[in-house]
Amino acid sequence: MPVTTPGKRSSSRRAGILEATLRVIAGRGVDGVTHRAVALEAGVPAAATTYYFDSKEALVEEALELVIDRSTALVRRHAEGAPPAGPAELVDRLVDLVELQVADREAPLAAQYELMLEAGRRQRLRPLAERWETTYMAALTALVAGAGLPRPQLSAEILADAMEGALLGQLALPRDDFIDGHLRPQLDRLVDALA
Amino acid sequence: MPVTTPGKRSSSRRAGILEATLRVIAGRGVDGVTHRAVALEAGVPAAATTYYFDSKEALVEEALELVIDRSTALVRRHAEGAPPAGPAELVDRLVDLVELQVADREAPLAAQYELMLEAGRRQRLRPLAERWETTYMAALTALVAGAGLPRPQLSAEILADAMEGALLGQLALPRDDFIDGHLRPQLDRLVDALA
DNA sequence: AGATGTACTGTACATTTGTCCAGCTTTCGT
DNA sequence: ACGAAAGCTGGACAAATGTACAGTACATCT
Repeated sequence: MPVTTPGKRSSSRRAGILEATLRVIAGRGVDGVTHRAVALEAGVPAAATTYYFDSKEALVEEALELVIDRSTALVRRHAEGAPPAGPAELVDRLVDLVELQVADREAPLAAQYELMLEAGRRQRLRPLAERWETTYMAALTALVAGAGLPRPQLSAEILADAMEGALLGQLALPRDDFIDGHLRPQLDRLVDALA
Repeated sequence: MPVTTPGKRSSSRRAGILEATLRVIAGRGVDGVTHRAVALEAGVPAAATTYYFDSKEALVEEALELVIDRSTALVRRHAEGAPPAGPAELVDRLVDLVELQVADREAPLAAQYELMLEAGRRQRLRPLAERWETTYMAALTALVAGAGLPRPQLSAEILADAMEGALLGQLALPRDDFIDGHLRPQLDRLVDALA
């Protein structure tokens, strides 16, 4: 047997633990992740988390990879469908996307955000985070480009940047009803002002 | 003596501990704050932190208040000076402001950001965070308004929102040279596209 | 059926953390 | 000079946490 990895097999147990990790992160933040808390949330024995993952850091790292894969896949799917028929529908599509991610029980948007911040903090996870940022923004830019630009001198990159910025700003200081109460109006005003 | 507060007097020791807390937060995040780590950073005996602050939560809470007061005062000062002479100088002024906050040894921008996120997470600190957001955005909007709008149909609020969003987006995934390498170009492109 | 190896888990243990308190030092009134 | 009160600190302690390991259950093969 190679010495590199202990060779833990993939199993549904393992997947369940990873998803429990995301739920814990969403509820109590990244620092709320402990082996015992995750095990309790996943409904597995306490030692199971240390069995399937070499360390707590490895657990968080895999959770980040999982979130990256899922969220980029989701955005890509939205970008590849029928393009939005104009700026107004673009906002609708974006809000739909955000709502989907917020409601996702397995990788809620709050957990994504926490993990992204954590990735920015840890040297080791930086490359992952930057890859995510690149892919995510590319997909988002494609979605924006598909909608057509409200003004020709505007590039899709700029608009996508502005929209992502609005979303991040809302996520940074989370409020109840941040989507319909704050995010959507802000995006509407932005697009209106540019039309 | 009233029973409400233990009545710890203000002292330079106390202030030093608070500032050490901000430095720890900037370097290791809010969850890196421990009594011992803060005491070491401040160069005071281990028990000093528990002496001057009732609990770790109280320490973080006061650090947040300190950051709020300082950063709003700083932005206000910038907004009240000579208004920027047009959109291009507006970007310069904003970048100056960010650079000042990043370089601030007593309340680095990273610490501000961490604290704001923490405030959003803890029910108890929410009001503080919302007050901060309101005051901060008002000052920023005033600064933007003073510069004059690149297009009349644009409101200062929208532009300020967009700029703050760009900043938050860059802070979320910190990189080396994020100011001149990413933030300034993004702001320039935004203003250009609107001109 | 028995042996054997893999998958898994209960538990112990060292470390770190927040908190408390008994006592030391300094200050200040007399 | 002396005593008392306030300011301060070393050290102790319980709780929580990451990790390692010895043992158990279970499957697979002969």
